[in-house]
Amino acid sequence: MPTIHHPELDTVPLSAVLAALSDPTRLEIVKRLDESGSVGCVCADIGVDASKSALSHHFKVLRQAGVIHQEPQGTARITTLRREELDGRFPGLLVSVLSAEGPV
Amino acid sequence: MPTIHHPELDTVPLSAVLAALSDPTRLEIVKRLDESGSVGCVCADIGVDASKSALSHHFKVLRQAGVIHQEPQGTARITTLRREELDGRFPGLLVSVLSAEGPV
DNA sequence: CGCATCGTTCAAAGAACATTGGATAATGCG
DNA sequence: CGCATTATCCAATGTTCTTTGAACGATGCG
Repeated sequence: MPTIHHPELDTVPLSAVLAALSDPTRLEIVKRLDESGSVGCVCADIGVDASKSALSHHFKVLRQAGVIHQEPQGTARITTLRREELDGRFPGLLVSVLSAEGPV
Repeated sequence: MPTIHHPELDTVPLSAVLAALSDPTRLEIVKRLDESGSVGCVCADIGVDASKSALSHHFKVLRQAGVIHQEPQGTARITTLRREELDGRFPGLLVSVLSAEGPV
């Protein structure tokens, strides 16, 4: 398995982050990761209704947008939010998205 | 010309707003509108490099996402940001987007 | 009225995106 | 080793988005 690539947040365009977060499935993934805290999540156990391939795709999009971090652990991958880094690059963005009320 | 429809912000999904803002052209439009303040902008004078039709399309997307308000004035339309309303529905979101540094 | 201005609408084309199913790779356990 | 688990990759399909150019509609001015 090739090393997982995580982009420098300084190089990530704002539009890429917004695009990554603009999909309801991915928004739900991010919310689950937020609830899981620093413990992180195994992709398969995220509890989002989507096929294995679709999930893999969405995680890839989120990773390339600098939203999440993935660490191999056994056959699984522990996924966490890049909270502090994101908040450094886009202050207030993640919090406003995570705390939004109403329809997703 | 039919009355321009502006959605109630409570009914606008977060993902719709993020999708509207995730396009670089539309992000630039929003930034110009922010600079114009409460005075507003005439679409054609927005100074964004896009065709008339493309601009109309982008304004429509932004309007349907509740991001902008348009008011007929003569043959033109005065466009303004729905700042306060947006900040009520998604506290901190617009500010974080508008004040973001780095690549768009 | 005649005409220019500003914007919307329509159809068409191309690009980008989401989803699926099957194949593949890597790890850990018995 | 053989097998289950976890996740990625690939090709294919269908959908959505973006853009263009042409046609149309509404408004205001002379």
